[in-house]
Amino acid sequence: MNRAIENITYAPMSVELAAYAKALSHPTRVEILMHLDKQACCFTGDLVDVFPIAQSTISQHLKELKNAGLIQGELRPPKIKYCINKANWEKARVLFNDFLK
Amino acid sequence: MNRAIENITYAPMSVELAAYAKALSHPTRVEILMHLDKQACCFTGDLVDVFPIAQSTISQHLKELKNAGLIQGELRPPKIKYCINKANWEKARVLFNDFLK
DNA sequence: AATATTAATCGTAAATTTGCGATTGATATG
DNA sequence: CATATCAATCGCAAATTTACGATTAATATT
Repeated sequence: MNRAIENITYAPMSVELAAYAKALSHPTRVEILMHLDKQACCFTGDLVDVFPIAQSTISQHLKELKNAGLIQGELRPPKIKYCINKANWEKARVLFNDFLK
Repeated sequence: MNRAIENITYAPMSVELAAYAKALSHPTRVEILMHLDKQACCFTGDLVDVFPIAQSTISQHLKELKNAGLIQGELRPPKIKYCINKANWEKARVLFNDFLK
């Protein structure tokens, strides 16, 4: 956003949908989610083996997915187990379904 | 993307889904699509009245939606009538539905 | 032919995204 | 207590996105 002039009030649903869409707007994140779904859950380290991407980059993608609410991390020291956030996943499903109906 | 090191081969479906998601990743574009759906079709000028955004900015958003294949423009000189691209809309619907199932 | 209307494009600026390596902090293990 | 492992965070650089005003191109209208 440039000169901070734009200042629209969007419908909450638009903002929510856009946020979920943004989380899904990178192929790596899409595939991370597919992997997570296939495996039920997984650790960051597993993903480093699956994707030829730096660990820090994967960590960043996970952070975005977590911020969007699509995944959640459970502490299993010294690892972290990531799973899909079922509730928000369902929320996203309904949002996209209604929107694209 | 920085040093152009990253070079993954993604599943085509991931790339496709990410591309549609990217098109939907901005609230303004979401609302443009909602407006378009409500009105069946509309002209760029109509949107300028609906959204408090510069004409050039709206034009850019329309361009992105068009590039993503979600809308199409029909020449009605001197105007351009934009409609939802039903075929790709359906494609996106199926993609998101399968993915979020 | 001159003017008005419409919408794309250009040029620019700021913010955000994407990626990496290096470092850090936290927890386990020897 | 020293060391190893794991994953987040920092710092940086390049690319992309988002926004604007100004200009341009194309078509209508007078």
